[in-house]
Amino acid sequence: MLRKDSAVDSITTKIKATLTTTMNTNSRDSSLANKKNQEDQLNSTKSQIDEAKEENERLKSMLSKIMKDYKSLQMHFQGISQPDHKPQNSKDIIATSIEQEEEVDLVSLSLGRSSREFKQDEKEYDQNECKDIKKQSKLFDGLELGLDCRFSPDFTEVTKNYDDSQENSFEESKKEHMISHEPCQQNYLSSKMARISGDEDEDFLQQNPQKKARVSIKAVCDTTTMNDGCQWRKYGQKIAKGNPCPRAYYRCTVSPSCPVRKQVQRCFEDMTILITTYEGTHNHPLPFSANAMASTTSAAASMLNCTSSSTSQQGITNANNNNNNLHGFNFTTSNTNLLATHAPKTSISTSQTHPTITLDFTTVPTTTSSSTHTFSSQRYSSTSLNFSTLSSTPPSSSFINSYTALCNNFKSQVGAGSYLGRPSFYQPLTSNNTHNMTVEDSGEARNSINWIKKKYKSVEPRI
DNA sequence: CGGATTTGACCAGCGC
DNA sequence: GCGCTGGTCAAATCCG
Repeated sequence: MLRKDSAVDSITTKIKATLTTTMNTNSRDSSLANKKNQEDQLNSTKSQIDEAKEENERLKSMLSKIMKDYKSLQMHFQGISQPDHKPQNSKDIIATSIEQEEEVDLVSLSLGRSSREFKQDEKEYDQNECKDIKKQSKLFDGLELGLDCRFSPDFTEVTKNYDDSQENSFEESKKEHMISHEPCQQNYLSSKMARISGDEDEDFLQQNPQKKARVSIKAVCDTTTMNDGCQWRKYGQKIAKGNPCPRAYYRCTVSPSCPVRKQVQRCFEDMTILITTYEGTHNHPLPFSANAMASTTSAAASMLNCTSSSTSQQGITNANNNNNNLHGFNFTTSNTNLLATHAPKTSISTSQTHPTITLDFTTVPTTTSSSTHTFSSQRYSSTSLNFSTLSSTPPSSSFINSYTALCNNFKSQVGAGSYLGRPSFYQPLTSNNTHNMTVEDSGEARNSINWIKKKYKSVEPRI
């Protein structure tokens, strides 16, 4: 682009020289032939300038796009590697949002959470029919009651070394970066972090024995696994208790060192529903087709982190995935319009080992103006807050930010007017997307509900 | 023949 | 300590 600017300058200089020459020439020789020739030159030069300007604009837009992509990747990288300071409350979020208004829109691809994502979410609010977030977020300031997403210094200390457990060269290459940037991903509160030094950290781990966050997606899908854009290799299969349908275990093969796993299992009650559970964070750039799912799971995991981090230190009882048994809370107040217009049915469970958020894409979500977005949270101990009375205890602004990001991602996935039971990861297989096919997509099982039913009808529990 | 899948074995965590 | 369960490994098998 700079080269083009200099090209324009040189052309301008050329024009001036031509005009000077013209004037001089006119003073000495005013023949019509020369004039016409010079006018042609002038026109030619002008057209060259116009072309250069147009190309300059094109290059600018290209550069802008490249920078946007670069920042997206950079944020993905930093999302893995640093636990940036998170805004303490909605005022901080608003303040940082205002400060960062010049930032381009970024999409995080990690299942973790950084403060930049919060800023991004805040901006997405502004850009997605939620212009009044700042005004309405002020309402939460006096109502948050400790539900905000706050990470204690202990937690930050705990998380800063999680990448040490990543036994791969990719992580080693980032170590220098790690020194100054601490990761802030609750996803990696795994047992591997037990080797973190410091009594306070050990105490924290004992009090918060949570492991990687998981994002579970329920969707109608008649293939054996959703085509989410990533490449997966099946490494195991098991029949879990309570569901005769075998659970398949996959690991990401885009990068040999990628720690991401996913579990795929059919819903026993409805064989058309596929339950896909993602765990971990990709440590590599994702294919474009995988971004939608990754950003959705990222937002979902962010929601999970917000709730789990705010409640984990207040004592969490065992998980309960049954929505009927959960303390549900509904966004039925005026705050409802903060949320996006479409959302999957969302439930959160924080098991002792794996906090999990479930996105149910199998039910048609309702719209904002006339309906309710329903959250379900885990059952809290008697000492924790009861979410069932929303009017007195609304969700934190950071939680809502995360949820809105989730909704927006969902909207971008399913698109307006699409069949909400089949989001975009239900993709027909074509020769063009072969590189994104999962291992099972290429097998005999593709696109065959009958095959699935026939297959699982014969499955007998080994128990 | 190489890569992917299958499947029994093994291990760790958890509850009793 | 024991059994149950979820998760992973790795040898065997399959398939293009």
